[in-house]
Amino acid sequence: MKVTINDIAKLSGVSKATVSRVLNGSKPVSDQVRKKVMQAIEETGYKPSSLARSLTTKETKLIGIVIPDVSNPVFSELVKGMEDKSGESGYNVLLCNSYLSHKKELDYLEILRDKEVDGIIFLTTNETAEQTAFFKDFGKPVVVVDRQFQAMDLPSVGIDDHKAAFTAVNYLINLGHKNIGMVRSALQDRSHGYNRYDGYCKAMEGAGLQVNPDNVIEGDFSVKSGYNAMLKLLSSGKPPSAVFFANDLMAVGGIRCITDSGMKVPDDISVMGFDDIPISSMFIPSITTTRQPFFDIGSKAMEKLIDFIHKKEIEQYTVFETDLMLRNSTKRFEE
Amino acid sequence: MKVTINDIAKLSGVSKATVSRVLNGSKPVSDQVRKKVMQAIEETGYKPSSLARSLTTKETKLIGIVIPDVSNPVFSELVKGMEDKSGESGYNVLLCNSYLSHKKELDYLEILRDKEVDGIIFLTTNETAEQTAFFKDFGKPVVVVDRQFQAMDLPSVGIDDHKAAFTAVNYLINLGHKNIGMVRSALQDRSHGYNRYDGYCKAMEGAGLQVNPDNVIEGDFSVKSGYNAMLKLLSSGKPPSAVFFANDLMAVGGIRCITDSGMKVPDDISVMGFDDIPISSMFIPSITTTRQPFFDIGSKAMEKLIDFIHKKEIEQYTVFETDLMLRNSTKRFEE
DNA sequence: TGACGAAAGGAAAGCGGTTTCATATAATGA
DNA sequence: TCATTATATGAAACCGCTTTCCTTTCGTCA
Repeated sequence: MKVTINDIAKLSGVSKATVSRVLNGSKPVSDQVRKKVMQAIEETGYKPSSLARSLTTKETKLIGIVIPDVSNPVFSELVKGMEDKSGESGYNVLLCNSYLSHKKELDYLEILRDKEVDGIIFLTTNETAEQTAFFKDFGKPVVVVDRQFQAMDLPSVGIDDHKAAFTAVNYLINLGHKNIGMVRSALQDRSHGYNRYDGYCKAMEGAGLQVNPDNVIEGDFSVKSGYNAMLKLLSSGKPPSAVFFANDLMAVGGIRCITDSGMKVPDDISVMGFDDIPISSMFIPSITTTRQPFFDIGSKAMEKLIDFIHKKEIEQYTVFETDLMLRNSTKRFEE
Repeated sequence: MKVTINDIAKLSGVSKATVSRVLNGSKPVSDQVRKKVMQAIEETGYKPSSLARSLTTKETKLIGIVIPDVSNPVFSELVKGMEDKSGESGYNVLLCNSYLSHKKELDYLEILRDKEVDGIIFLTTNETAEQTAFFKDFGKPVVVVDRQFQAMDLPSVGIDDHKAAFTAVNYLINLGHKNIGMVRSALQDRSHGYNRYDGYCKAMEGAGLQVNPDNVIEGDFSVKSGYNAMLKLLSSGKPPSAVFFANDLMAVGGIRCITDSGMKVPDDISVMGFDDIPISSMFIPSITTTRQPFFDIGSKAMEKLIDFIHKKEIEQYTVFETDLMLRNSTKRFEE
């Protein structure tokens, strides 16, 4: 049978209260008694039940993570950073894949509340009223990654999408490209999709170049949608000499499409991605892209959440720097 | 303040026992009373504490997963399959990245025990005595993925590595290749590394071909090690015309190496991978490989574990079929 | 020397549920 | 009609800890 605190108490001839004190150091205990208790624990291999403990202390040392999909390299790296940090601090991670379904997201949030997690890291693209309502009465720390909540001021961790996209597109402009296309995402509220697109527009404007609406196509962040978007661009009246994709997966699709069409990257068309997922550096050609420090972002989000739980002062918004990774999918424009 | 069962009991003028019965249907309750209770629950938004419940029922609806690294596409897909299935059955998943460190693995196992998970899915490459000792006195269901335990008969889910490798190499042989190299892993006990290598040898033997020890190189499943292994193969006295890599990541490294050396895949050298991770079909050239149904494997492992927890009869060893994915990194050998 | 504060430990009351056991009422059968 | 059984509910014990509230025993200081 499982050994409980009562067994230890009896075995060492003291009260449960004393055993508890030895365990947690919550009050002084004489060396003599401590030794007896420790010995009983040793002998029996007693492990306190964290369940019972949580019931009184009101903390479970559990953190809920809601993300779209672990199998996406972006998210798996984020999760890894989170899990890494939580482990250090004695927390465990409850993983929930929402697949971007609002229903699933909400269901999971309820489950996490039910499991009495000490805090939640939330990652979605699209804020809803139900989510806000949930967080408002959740009452425990929440950190948002990769976006900011509008209806509610939640601490967040992310990058400056606007600036990063601006820098990336500027690089293409400096390479001499004038007709630059973009494959962006649908423009929902303040998602990174929007900001990356805006950065692109601003860079173009800044250089006195015109954004040709025909050369801005919408994708959904998948390889396939990148392929299809590129197909449209190629059949455009004035195909671009360089294309800025809102993420690397779409860039991969784009490169395949260009290759399938008998052209070469970067000789005929330059391609630029965003994210720097592992595949980007391995691809042939390796893909020029903007690196997001996903592991660090995940790790920082967890750190903030845990500090928050411990009622430490935390920075409300943390913005990480991105790096332009110059590789072989882009080159100088020559006519 | 948080609403408890006591509040509901008072509010609806019945005992906690009755409220509990309404909640769980564990004993009949009159419609009249049920209605009152339900109404009180509705009004207050009462949610029972799963913590308190677990304390008496001895089940937490938590499953522990120990895997090497979520950010590896192989494992993230497995985890996704697991999480998907557990969600369906009302279980939640505690994720632990061991990074193949035996210390971390064991630490996590202890933590999972401490968290009183209802079962564990365990995934490692290297069985240790401590692990066996742990599982022996853990007393709750455990399912092993991608390998079998030797010291202990644990239910497992995986593929037939030997057969899959045999088939793959046979395909190369049928393409006319005679000098076929392999990049395998270190040969620890019964790991898939060993079985894949053995399948390779058997296929060669079966065709009356000789395994040239110079053309068998050891890697560690990373892209980089694949690159380096290929480098060695190229400098071998008699470089192979086709190389079988024990996983896709190494195959990617191999292709890069060949390309960097000014040769082409598959024109100069055929490359074959193993796993079929997403990158393999996207790569240029797309990589011929053996597809493991990772999602299904993960899902099945979870299903078995949950059935096991529910004391249903389960199949001890589940072996999934693999598929040879013929793509563009291999071609007929021509002299 | 008397008083007071600190140290050490125990008893018991939770924490928020489930479950056993007992009881009252209604239904059934001989 | 009375014994028997099923049905519906409540009281209380229990799950395994933490924590509050006492009590006792010293050590210290005036």
